[in-house]
Amino acid sequence: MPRRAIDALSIRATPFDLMGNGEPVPLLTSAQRQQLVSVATKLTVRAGHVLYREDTVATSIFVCADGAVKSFRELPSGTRRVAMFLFGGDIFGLAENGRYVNTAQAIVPSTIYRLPVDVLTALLRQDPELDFQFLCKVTHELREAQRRIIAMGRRDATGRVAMFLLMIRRRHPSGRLQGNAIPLPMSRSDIAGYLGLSLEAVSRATGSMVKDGMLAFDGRHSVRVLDQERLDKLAADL
Amino acid sequence: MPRRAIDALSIRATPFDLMGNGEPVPLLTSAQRQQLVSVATKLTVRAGHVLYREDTVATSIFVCADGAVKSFRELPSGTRRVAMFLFGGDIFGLAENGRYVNTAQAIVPSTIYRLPVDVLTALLRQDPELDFQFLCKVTHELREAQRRIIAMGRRDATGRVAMFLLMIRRRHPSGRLQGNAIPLPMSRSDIAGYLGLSLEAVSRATGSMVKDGMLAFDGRHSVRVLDQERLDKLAADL
DNA sequence: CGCTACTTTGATATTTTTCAATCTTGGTGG
DNA sequence: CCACCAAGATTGAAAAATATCAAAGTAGCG
Repeated sequence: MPRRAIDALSIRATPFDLMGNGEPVPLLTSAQRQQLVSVATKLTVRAGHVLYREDTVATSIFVCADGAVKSFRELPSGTRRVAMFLFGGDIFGLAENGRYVNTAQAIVPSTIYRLPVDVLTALLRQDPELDFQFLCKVTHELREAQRRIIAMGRRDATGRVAMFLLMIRRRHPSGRLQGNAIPLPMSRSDIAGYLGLSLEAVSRATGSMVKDGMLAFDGRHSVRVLDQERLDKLAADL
Repeated sequence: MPRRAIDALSIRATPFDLMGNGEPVPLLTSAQRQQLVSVATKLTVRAGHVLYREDTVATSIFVCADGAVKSFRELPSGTRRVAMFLFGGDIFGLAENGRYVNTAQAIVPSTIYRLPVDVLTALLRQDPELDFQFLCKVTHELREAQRRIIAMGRRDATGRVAMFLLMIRRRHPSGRLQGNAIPLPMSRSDIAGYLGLSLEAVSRATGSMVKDGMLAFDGRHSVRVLDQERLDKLAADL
């Protein structure tokens, strides 16, 4: 069977009722994808490219086809909090009151589809099936966010990092992962901003997990899981 | 004009594009409400009633019409993490892989509508407008969850409590609030579970805010805001 | 009016943050 | 091709904050 291009416009999520393995699956039919592509602009951006800034008027909704994007907010104190990391099949740029809530920036070279928000909403209002797919996707994101909230409740850095790793891996199709390696395109500082920890705490946490034989790094942007069972237990609770 | 009954089935959220004040508004038309009511079961439950348990098969989706519900998860360590508090106009019970993710329990006497999930999804798939309203609501919840994630990143207890108070107030129609009092139907322990703090830390945080003249309690389940400006600043960042 | 559950308060211990310095890595230019 | 530079990452020591354990105080409810 032909492998789909990795930069195609697709949306992935775990449906409400799927009896599968719980892994996110592509939601759109090929007809729906074509419909979206026909009204979308395909962007090829380099690392560091800012797609939109917080509090600016929201004119587009974005779909990440390939690469990685961070959605973050600059706090008055100057610290950065990362709201989400986005990968292939993820939607971002959902506005509130007509403005973006966060800033979105590519962290590696990425392929992004930009959809005018008014065109998309018109499409959604007249195509219940497409609308339902979007509902599935947003619901999926909401559940992920709640999972993360639960995880953020814990105080221990290693536990938070463990759950972060599993969360990143869950967002990637298992078929595309190399063995048990988890890609970490973002910086330690981004991870810290995502987990609500200092970057030193993140470093110490990963360091101790490596020393314990749970993880091994292949450079700074890829981790191999050596002891899956222990990592799962650590992420589950403490 | 006739005031709508407080136990009517309604869904409230901030739309994508509204140029309003940012406060959530009822989304459904009266025809849509009637349609939902016709397939819903109205439940009148007492405090402590469990609506569903985590990991059980999800057959219904719920809408809170009046009262207050907590959605939580029991962790292996025995601690409870609160995923959400739900009030009038809120949806809950969105399943993943056909099962509930959390446990839902009423914290005060409440009026809840129960909708069979298969009937609702069928309705959504054939009615794009209704579907779009649900998309708005879930998107609203996602943004709230992200806001909370940002807030959970901070380490100081008073800041977390401040943002919790504002978050609770935001969920209530401003018209129904008595002056600047915020209702807190949940226990301190629930708040702690929501914020990822020990209940002692919550108690100390509220205590210090009272001593500073920022808040005043009318009993344990209602706070008045005495210094709005300072509370906002505390909640915004530190 | 008294019980029970919840809440507040107190003292110690654990953890992370912070501030600072050192070390790596990836990229650049000689 | 190698050395250097700069940004990011790691490691170290001290300080701040919350967690934890324990006890006393309140409030609501029968």
